[in-house]
Amino acid sequence: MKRITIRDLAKLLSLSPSTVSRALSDHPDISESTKQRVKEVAETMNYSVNLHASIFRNKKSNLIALIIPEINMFYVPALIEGINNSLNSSDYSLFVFISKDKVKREEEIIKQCIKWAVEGVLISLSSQTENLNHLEALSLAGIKTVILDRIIKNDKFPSITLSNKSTTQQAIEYLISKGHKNILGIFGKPKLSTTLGRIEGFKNALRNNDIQIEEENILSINRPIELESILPIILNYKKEITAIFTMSDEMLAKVNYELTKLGKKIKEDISIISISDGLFPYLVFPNVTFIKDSGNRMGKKASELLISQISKGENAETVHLQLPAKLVELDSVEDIC
Amino acid sequence: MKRITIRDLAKLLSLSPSTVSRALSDHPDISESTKQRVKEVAETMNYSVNLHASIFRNKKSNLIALIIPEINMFYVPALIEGINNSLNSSDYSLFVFISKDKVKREEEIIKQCIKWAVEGVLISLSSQTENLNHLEALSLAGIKTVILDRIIKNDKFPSITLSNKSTTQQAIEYLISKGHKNILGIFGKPKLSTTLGRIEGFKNALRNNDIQIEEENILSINRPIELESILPIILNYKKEITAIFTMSDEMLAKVNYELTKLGKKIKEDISIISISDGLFPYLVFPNVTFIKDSGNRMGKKASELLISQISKGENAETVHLQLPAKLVELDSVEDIC
DNA sequence: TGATTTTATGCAACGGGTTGCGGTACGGGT
DNA sequence: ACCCGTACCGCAACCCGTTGCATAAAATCA
Repeated sequence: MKRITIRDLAKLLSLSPSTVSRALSDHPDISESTKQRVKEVAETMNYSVNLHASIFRNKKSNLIALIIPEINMFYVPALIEGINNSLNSSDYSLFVFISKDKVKREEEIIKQCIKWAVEGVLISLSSQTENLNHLEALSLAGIKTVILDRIIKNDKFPSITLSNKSTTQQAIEYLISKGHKNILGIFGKPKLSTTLGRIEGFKNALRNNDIQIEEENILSINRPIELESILPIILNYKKEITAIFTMSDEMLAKVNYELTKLGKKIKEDISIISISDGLFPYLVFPNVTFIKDSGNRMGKKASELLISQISKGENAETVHLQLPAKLVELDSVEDIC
Repeated sequence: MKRITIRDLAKLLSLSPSTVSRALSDHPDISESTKQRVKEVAETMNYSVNLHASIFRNKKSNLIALIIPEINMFYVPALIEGINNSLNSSDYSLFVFISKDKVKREEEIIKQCIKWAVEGVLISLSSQTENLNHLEALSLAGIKTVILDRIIKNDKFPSITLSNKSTTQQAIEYLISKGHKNILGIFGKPKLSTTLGRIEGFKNALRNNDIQIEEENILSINRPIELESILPIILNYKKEITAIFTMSDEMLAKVNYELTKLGKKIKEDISIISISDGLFPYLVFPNVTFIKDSGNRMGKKASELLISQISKGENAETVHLQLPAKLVELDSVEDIC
């Protein structure tokens, strides 16, 4: 069960460890014939580098960490996939840590990351997190960090997020263009940057079209299940509402459920538009028009940004990316003009 | 940016590196007062172990790898969460690898695992995978492996899976007890162990109740989208069907969509029962009666099994666990007795 | 043929945490 | 005063892949 080392191969081949090492990594100093021999023997003895020894020596771990608050079924799988895809091509490996939406856990995880000497961290902040003090440890350790999706404005750590405001504005203006004036907006946790941006976009759209903003039409809730009690009341109380905007697949799913329960049909009885990763809208009939906020793309862009930050080293500048989003027009909005 | 080492601390404290090391790990040879001093200085200098150096020396990596074919939105998040939960308590860290349902990738990933000297591997096999030859490399390297969910029968690697047969049988017998005799079964990829087991259970239930098995009522499809063309035809052609069984949330979601599209109401027009992780059935109205196959539990059990295998070392025996499942009776099955 | 460059390989040290073993100092027992 | 045990701590080697530098051999050139 003992691991084969480079020295073992060296003995077998009557070569020095250094030659074997260089041969395996195609160093130009080594002759082709020797490389062949070495690689053959390495293969048959099924030698495999000890990455920890290598990392230890080179001080380069090729590790990236992803820290996310929770595993949301709609968004996170796509996010991980996006990151993995762009990481595979540059042989980094990925750690996934779940902060359970707690700052405390975030801190612990960050310590872990430092111990592992990860080269970069992608973090989506917990909703508890109110400042970035605990990220200082990362920059002290020289670990590049990119904040994604759930961010906090700052001038030290680069960030990447959906352009929440304009995206939501776009959605609402689409509804308005179809003649909807009484729109119910359903948003997530009140403190999150994503929520705030999206609410702002919601209001902007109304203002731009001279529609009175009614605060009661802006719902900001912690968990979708709260809709169970609230939604029937609102819809009963405010019959003038003709359309609903949901800021995520989670909310959309629950709204769809409540509507079905109430016997209301999408489009026919009430229109709906959502921000979505792009899968769930096709599982609702009629298919829900949505603004595509792809976790996959977010993962891809974020890891690209992180890797560029790593390669730039000291010279990296703190950029803040806002991803644009496109409207996918399906079949859930009635034209009532 | 240079990392603080144990030797740095030693100099600052006028101690030897070995003493510092022992102090930090609470070795009994070291006096309490020294431990205090060392820990304080370590704290203020914010020292952090270099895990790679430590692993290199100790030949113990505390790493676990999870290899899964794809990131299914319904099952995988819960699975990862389950694994993480039971791993956190035993300070292992988790690598997540996606095989993209390809044996080739599985092989590459396994090589990676060996390089990283992971201590254990949890793998759910790709649907392409027909034998376990590529896992030999793992046992050669002394890496404990547990196959989960999508397994292949063998006597070398322990496995853990839902008790597919009896679970499905239970679901179908529930339908039968409610008076349903013409049941459409919708299953996933034809070759998978999960699919085969579930089909068997389906047939068993019918046989046990002297109901004729009609092969046309057993659908085994690669992707849910195929239902789009098939389902309307079947339901139109076979009006006698009163209930549908779906083997996963994915299928359930698509069936629900198609039924809504066809204007058929669940329970009223057609009954439905599913195997599910337990979230999605509550997003369908009326809530779908299901057999709970929890990814969370699977992750928990699998990592527990893996860790016990690791700790037992050579003495570990090849066990094959079949997790039982409970029926959660909700509101999608009409009693037509 | 002698001098110089090129090619191919070896030597040895490095990195940081760990640990077996050996050493010192001090207290207690006789 | 001598012996012994215990409590604490240091020395030095080890883990294994990598790399700067030296060296030896072969090839090229003068």
